[in-house]
Amino acid sequence: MAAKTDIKGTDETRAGDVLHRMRLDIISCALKPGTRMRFETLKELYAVSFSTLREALQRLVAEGLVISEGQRGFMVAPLYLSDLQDLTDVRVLVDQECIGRSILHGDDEWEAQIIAAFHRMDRLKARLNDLYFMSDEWAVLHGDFHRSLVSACRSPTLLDFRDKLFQRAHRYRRMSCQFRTKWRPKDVEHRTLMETVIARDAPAAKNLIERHIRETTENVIQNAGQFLSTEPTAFPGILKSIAAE
Amino acid sequence: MAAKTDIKGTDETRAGDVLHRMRLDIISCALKPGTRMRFETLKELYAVSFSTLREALQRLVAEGLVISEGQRGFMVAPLYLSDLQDLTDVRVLVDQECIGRSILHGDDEWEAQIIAAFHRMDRLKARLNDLYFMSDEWAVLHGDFHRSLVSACRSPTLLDFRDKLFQRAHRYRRMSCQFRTKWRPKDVEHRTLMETVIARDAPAAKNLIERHIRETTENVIQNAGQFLSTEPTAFPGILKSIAAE
DNA sequence: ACACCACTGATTTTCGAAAATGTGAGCATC
DNA sequence: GATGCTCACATTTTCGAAAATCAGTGGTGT
Repeated sequence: MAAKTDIKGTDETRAGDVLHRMRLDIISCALKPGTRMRFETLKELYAVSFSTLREALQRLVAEGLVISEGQRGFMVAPLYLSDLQDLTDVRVLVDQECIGRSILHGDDEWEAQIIAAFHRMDRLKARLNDLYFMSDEWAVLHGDFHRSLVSACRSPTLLDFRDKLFQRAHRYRRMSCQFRTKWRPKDVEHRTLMETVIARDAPAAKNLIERHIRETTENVIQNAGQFLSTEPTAFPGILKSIAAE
Repeated sequence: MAAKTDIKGTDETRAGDVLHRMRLDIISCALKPGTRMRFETLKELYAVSFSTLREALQRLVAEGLVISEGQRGFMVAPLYLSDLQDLTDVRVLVDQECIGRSILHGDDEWEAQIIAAFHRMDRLKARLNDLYFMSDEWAVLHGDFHRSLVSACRSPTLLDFRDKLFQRAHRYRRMSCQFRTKWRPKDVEHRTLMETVIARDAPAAKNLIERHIRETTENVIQNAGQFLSTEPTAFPGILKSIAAE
């Protein structure tokens, strides 16, 4: 039945709830990349027991948001330049494929969902103007819009993978906001993307999504590239250096 | 750091060990697809406690080998025809990409690993002749060979995803062995694949791997297609029908 | 001075009992 | 006869204490 990972994580169990909250904290960088996650701390932060925490953490490891080592516990996955580049390439591959298939299979309802998602995103942006991209609410609607584009691709496996990649990438975008100097206007890109997809022009849409993804990554690197770790990540080594700051 | 899922699962903790054993049991179909996994049963089967089991199960869910629903527990992921087809398409996409990149980046050591892996697989096949494909040992060496082909692709994210797909696909291959009527000789295909990859002929290699994957799937469908479920899988519904058999 | 070992405190991992939840049977009602 | 309700049982989920493991410290021998 393919990957039933349920990216929402809200499976009405307590661990699912903690997973959900923890994930938001990680992708919003409220839990800083590279920080050690001690159980005592987390326990009072989320008000649940060891086992429940452990369960949520395990699932986050599978999503690539947390890493764990042997008997040494967990830490928020650090942000690496090399990881961002890897992520970018894979996202281009996967999103292109998903968009191609969606254009092939999508029906009227699919188009309607895209237009609706764009409208919601566009209106919110107008309301929040200028610092809209810092808002968590906008992050959700932006994510929804991009997902609507690929939602008709008819591959649960690919879609599930795509969602995880998108989430991981979001942490880098979020981090770069803080150091932002300039930000290119993405609303035009989004509109063009929508129009091209609905016009069923697959090659053009694939080009657009590639440019969209790669340019965003370049922006991130320009804004925050110097703050990204450069990979010398032995697990115990980093713990001290991070705890120190 | 990317996806650090550690497909071996042996992170020297007890849960890691259980994960490892359980995964083998699922892949080898010792735990039958679609069966409900009750804690009492698993507890004495693997001789660990609730929490430890739970932890291993969560990780298996992330790998797509187990599915879980709300407060209803876990079950071995069923095998669906539609899932197999989805899996096949995605594997073609991902393996082609990985092979292309490996051919681009691979060095002498990479070639050596491929040749060594092929040799190990080939010799074992000769020793086991005729029913080699039922052997668990061969499954390992066959997996190692395919992985060696793509191992130089320089994308942890893609490789990790590929490994999970390969594993999920293995369950279908394993199941079809039991109902096997005929089996095409794959050793020639493997040799050609190896030679083409080492000759750095990317387009040809991509064609070969696609044919290899798709033909294997067709074989599986011919042998065992009628035994695959056809997707009407509400969670509580299937429980009774399976428990009954 | 340097390497090695044992010990201590901090932290993670595991356990099994207790709480929460789902499932199905039996009964009342329409 | 079918539908909805309540209760008892089976099963999962959560909890916090106990065991296992790791990291750092001090002492000993060379």
